Amino acid sequence: MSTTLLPVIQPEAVACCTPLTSETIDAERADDLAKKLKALADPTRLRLVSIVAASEGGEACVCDLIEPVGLSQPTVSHHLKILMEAGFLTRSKRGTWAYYKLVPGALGQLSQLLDVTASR
Amino acid sequence: MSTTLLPVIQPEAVACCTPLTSETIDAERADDLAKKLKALADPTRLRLVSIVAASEGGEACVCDLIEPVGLSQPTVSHHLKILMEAGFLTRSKRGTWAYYKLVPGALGQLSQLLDVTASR
DNA sequence: ACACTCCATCGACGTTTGTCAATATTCGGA
DNA sequence: TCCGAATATTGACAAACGTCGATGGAGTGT
Repeated sequence: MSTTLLPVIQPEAVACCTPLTSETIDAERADDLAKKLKALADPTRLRLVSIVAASEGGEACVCDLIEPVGLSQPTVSHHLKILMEAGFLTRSKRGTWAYYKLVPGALGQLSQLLDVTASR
Repeated sequence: MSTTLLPVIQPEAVACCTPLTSETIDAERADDLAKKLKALADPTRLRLVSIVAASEGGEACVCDLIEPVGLSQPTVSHHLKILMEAGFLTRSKRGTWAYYKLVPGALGQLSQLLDVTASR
């Protein structure tokens, strides 16, 4: 398999903080990062994020998510709550329905933290 | 700041593939991604990766990692094994010492998968 | 050969996690 | 006002996880 060239955008605005490995990450930041990664580190939750992102208007209600992931309604609600608390999704209720939507920069910010680490 | 081009070595294992949310991620890919994220989703393991990356020559032996993370030697070895099995670290033994090093593109690849997701 | 150091594995433990059924809550319609 | 539908919460349980102490194996130096 060949090699390709990939454009790398220099982070003029480096997410928020300092590069991840210029110095050793401190325990507090490690804890924070781990929490977010943990929220994403589940196949069901990854699929939920993916489905929501790919949905009409970028949002989906719980009832639309149950069948695709093949789990019970309480379990789906549970996963959505975890994703919300980690800052990846937002919920807006309209009538009896709860619509979940991606938080715009959330995944990108997480991605940048890893990327900076990866660059060394 | 300008943009540069970074050579990316295509791993013989596919793993690169299609954007994460152009279509709904399938269960198999979600499982794979989740495994890697799970390996990183622990504060101790994040610190280990960070310390190894920031170490002299990009590598560190177990004895140098124990004190910084403040855990027992077996626990540190356990975490390092998990990071190895997930493809983030490699081990090379020299004498009695075991030196761990970052796998060059591993974090970047993971980062890209999230980034693609983030772009929508 | 011996002792010592570095590291991995094993066995055990308390905690966290993912899942479900049952129940509660909230809202819209008849 | 009562009923049904969409979600959230609770309680329970098995599986996975993070940690440790004890032990084992492999190198090094004496």
